[in-house]
Amino acid sequence: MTDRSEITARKRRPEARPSEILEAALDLFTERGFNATRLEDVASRAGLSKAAIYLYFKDKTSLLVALVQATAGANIEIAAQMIAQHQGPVAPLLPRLLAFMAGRIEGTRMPDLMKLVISESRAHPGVGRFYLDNVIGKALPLFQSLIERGIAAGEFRPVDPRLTVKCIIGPIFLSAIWKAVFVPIGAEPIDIEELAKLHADFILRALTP
Amino acid sequence: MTDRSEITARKRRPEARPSEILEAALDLFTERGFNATRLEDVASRAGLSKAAIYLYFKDKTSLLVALVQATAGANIEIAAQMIAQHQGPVAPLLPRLLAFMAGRIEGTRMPDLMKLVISESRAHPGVGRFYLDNVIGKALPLFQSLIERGIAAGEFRPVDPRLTVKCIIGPIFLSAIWKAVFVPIGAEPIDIEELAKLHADFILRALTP
DNA sequence: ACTCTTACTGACTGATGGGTTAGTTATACA
DNA sequence: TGTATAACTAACCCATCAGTCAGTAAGAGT
Repeated sequence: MTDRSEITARKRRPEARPSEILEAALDLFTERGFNATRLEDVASRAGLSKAAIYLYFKDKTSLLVALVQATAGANIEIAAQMIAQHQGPVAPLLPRLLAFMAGRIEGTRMPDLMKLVISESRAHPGVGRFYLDNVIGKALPLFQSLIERGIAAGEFRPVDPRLTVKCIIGPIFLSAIWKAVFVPIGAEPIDIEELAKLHADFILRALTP
Repeated sequence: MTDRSEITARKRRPEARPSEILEAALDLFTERGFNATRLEDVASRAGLSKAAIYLYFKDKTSLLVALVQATAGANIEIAAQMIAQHQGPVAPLLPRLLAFMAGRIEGTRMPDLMKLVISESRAHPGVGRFYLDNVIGKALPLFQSLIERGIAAGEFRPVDPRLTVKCIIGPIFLSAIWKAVFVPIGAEPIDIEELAKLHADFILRALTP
């Protein structure tokens, strides 16, 4: 199954290595968990030797940190754009944001990454801190400002924006963990797009004055 | 800090051991994570030797399984009682159920346990399966039947009960993970009781015809 | 062709910790 | 008081890997 020597009888291409290593690492960390994954296996899946990994990453932990940085960064940017660029009433934006997040959960490896963060943030505080500062710490205020805008404009009734945000992302978050943790051991998958639609409807009904 | 010899210069009390071991294990698994916790440390915190643990548990994994069984079992029972015994309109029960769950998250070690399940279910499938079958698999249908009762009685508008359930527990679930994962690394705690109240209000507004 | 740099590897080590075993002590009962 | 048994421990074993290091070869420059 290992392609080593088959395709390109070991060439030197230092530019491509880091991303290849990260990809292999995410696959294996997801399949087997961080601790149970041998760096040797990451190496062979990425098509090089274990020692070579240490040319690109300081140690196993920094591999995990790099993984979180690479995967999580992009998603937030897009959501930030959507919110920043939006004009007019905020109500129609909520369903679109939830649909966007649902799409990310179905279509990217974000759920696996979230599971990794939850699992490893105790043993590797850098991982948790990065996620807290750069993903959660960005996403929550973004949503919060949106709610506040809506309240200020009279579109929404006055509610605690902080708590409301948690009500909004809770079900999406649940779906992500569900997908990464319980579906692989036999749970019935959630139709996340549909859930996002229903939930957006709930939220709008709950927020109208 | 280890009390060993101080209090009861090693007595033999086989009935008390299993629960003491489990308590020590939950403390340490929570503090350091499952993998980083040495059985030696669990033993000394429980006031006995590592070898003694093997008199009561087959191996490290079965310690984890027993932990999940012992901690998770009780909570579901109470919720089941609440739902089964309730008469009349279901709407007033929802806020009470959410408040109950919020209380459990604030007042028990359920969040730590959930984190453990999420983290270890890949490496130890028995853990995930037990939780899926005995906690999730019991709680979801319970809530679902409640929603269905409400719809049948005309209290609620017709919605997909399956998805609605996920909308209801999503924020509570988020709070639990937040408490177990992000608060320890510096995140601001969520006022879960307050969140439960707000969310119950949201749900009832969203469900009324 | 002949270097020199650097990407890369095979083979090693050192520590760690799960699990075991041979033996020791508490205590119930005679 | 003696003794059988169950509770318990100290000391050990050994598989496992993260991380290292001395050496090999790709390929750019000359």
